[in-house]
Amino acid sequence: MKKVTIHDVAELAGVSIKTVSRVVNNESAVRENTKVKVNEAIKALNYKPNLSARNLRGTQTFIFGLLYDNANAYYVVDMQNGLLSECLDKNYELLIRPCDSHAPDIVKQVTDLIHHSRLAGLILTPPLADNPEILDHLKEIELPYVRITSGKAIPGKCEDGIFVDDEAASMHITDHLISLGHKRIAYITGDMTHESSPNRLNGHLAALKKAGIESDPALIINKDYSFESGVEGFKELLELGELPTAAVGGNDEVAAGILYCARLNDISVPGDLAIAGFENSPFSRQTWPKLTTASQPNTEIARRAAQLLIKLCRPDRSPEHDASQHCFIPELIVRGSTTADS
Amino acid sequence: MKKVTIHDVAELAGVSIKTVSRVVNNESAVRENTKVKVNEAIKALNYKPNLSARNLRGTQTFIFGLLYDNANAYYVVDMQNGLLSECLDKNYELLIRPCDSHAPDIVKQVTDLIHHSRLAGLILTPPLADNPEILDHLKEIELPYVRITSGKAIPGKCEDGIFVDDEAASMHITDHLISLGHKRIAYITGDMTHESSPNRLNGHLAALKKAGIESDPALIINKDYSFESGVEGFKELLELGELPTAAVGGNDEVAAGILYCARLNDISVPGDLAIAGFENSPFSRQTWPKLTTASQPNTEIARRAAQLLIKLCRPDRSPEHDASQHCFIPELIVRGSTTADS
DNA sequence: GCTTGCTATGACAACGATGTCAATATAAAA
DNA sequence: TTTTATATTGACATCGTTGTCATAGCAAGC
Repeated sequence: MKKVTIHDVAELAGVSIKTVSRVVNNESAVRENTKVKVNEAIKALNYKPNLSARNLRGTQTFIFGLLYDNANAYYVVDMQNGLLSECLDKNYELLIRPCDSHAPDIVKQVTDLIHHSRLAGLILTPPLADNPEILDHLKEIELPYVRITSGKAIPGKCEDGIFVDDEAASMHITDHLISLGHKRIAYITGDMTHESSPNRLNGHLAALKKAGIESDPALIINKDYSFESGVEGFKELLELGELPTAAVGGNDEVAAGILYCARLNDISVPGDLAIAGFENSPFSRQTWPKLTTASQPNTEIARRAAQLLIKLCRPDRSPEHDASQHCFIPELIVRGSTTADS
Repeated sequence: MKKVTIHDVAELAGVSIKTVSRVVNNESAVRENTKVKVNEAIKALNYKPNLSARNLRGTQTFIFGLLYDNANAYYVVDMQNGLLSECLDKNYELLIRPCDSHAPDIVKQVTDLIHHSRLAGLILTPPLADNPEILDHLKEIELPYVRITSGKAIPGKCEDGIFVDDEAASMHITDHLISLGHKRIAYITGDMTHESSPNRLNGHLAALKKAGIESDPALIINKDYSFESGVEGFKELLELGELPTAAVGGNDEVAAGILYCARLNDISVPGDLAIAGFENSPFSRQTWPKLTTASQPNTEIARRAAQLLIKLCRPDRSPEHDASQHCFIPELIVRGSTTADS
């Protein structure tokens, strides 16, 4: 079980270490013939390049950073898994870095991370993916990065990234409620400083408009994506007098808060009140009734992000991937919180 | 913003790079005087040793691996955070590695990870922390590791690790139910192949015994820590005829399953049935009613684990930490699923 | 004052890869 | 066939650190 180095591969293949290096890095100017020989040797020895040596010597490192907000525990693990599966495959290392997006020195934290860890590229998740200061800094130092964020891929617009079309998905949710006959539909938003919140709200409003339902401003409550804000938000709705027949939460936690508050007030769900969430968090299947929601394939999203970042880092060397933008539309999942028979 | 290397520090301090290296690594045989000079230079330049170079050259690397099962998403992030805070501080790198504990080739996966990533040490979480094959292998290759697992620290027993005393915590939960007057208390276990399950069950049984309540085998249902198993388990209880007045789930997901099934059958909670869980998962605060549970400080637990591992890896060089074993007792958290007034 | 035996320090090689640049093989052109 | 251009390949330095070993400094013992 000795360490296998590039020298061992070179010897077995009968070439120099530099040639092995070329094959490993998918550089041009290697005869097909020798490439095969080298690849056979690599396989035979189960050779994996030493990351430390690569990072030390190369102009580029093989380290990606993943930046995420501490609070987003639910989907972070899924994203980590997606990134890891791609990174392991392509011999990149993944450095995870939780941080507090509200910290006043957040930009400095990011700067230090990049500098000290010699990152090759960065993957940003919301809300950090939408922080203009961070983005400006990354552009300035020309560090490749991929944003995973809420929005639409805009063909021709020269910004790479992975987009989640919250607006479309949110529209589907409200469409669903409308199709069930609901007309007075409340909406409790997430943190409006996160891109996703206005997008989701807009999708809701668009669906109402499409159906010719006038939206009532009193039914739109601005909150912050937390369970507690769902509880509070619905309490405010209760004080309105006339209750809505349906309520949508900006995410599942808000929806769970609404559900909690409804139960507390003996309002039957979905009988007197239909409730929908967003994100398909694990617990959305564990409430009673289970929450109707929209599901995004976080692992797949992250895998794409990694592929894109690899492409950005080594345009010449990496195999071709599809586009430089990719857009996912979360899928409506209908459960018992909106229809009794689910 | 140029890279600061050991050479810069050496120059500023007026010593050789080797002496700087000695100071950085807390080696002996450096005059107090020079140590101060070097440390000042390090501070002045904000020097951080290059991890790649260290890992490449040294006999030891500065890479820790964290092994966890894919399924344990809830507390993994907390543990990651605790480990990271310690690792960043001590200039270690943390490699995360989700895996499937049921994979037939799990031992080979671990072997390959250690070998290819040149790990300095490994942190194991349940259920991998209790896999004898993995542990044997680690002992054989003499790789330092720390287990975070369910059990008691046994003074004098020469095994290092971080222990969570599930038995004691589980006893507290059942004590709590008994103090509320419950006598027929059902218990739906987690996966009995995980250390934590028998420990938690034993705590429950011990509490019953202490209170002089005979335990009814029909009220103990073997399940697997999932929401669905909670639903199924309670369904089985329903078929018994006479219902228990309280039910404990092996973890919060099982408890949520019980709660779900109770609602489905119009059983009021906590009126007709008190329910308790375990682990203080985020969603245990988001059900209705909120779940009584037991909370373990996962971030702190992980931080301890990292400290311990550092100590194991560099016995001569690291500063002294407390003990080589540490035991945490999860704390009872009483909520509405057991007492109406919470 | 001169060994002796330690402590403190530094010179240098080495870890395993990639970048640079020169050398060789091969194909194309004359 | 010879020359020229181009495609392949390899020798060697190098990244920033630590391990090895040699050397310098200094107190104690004769």
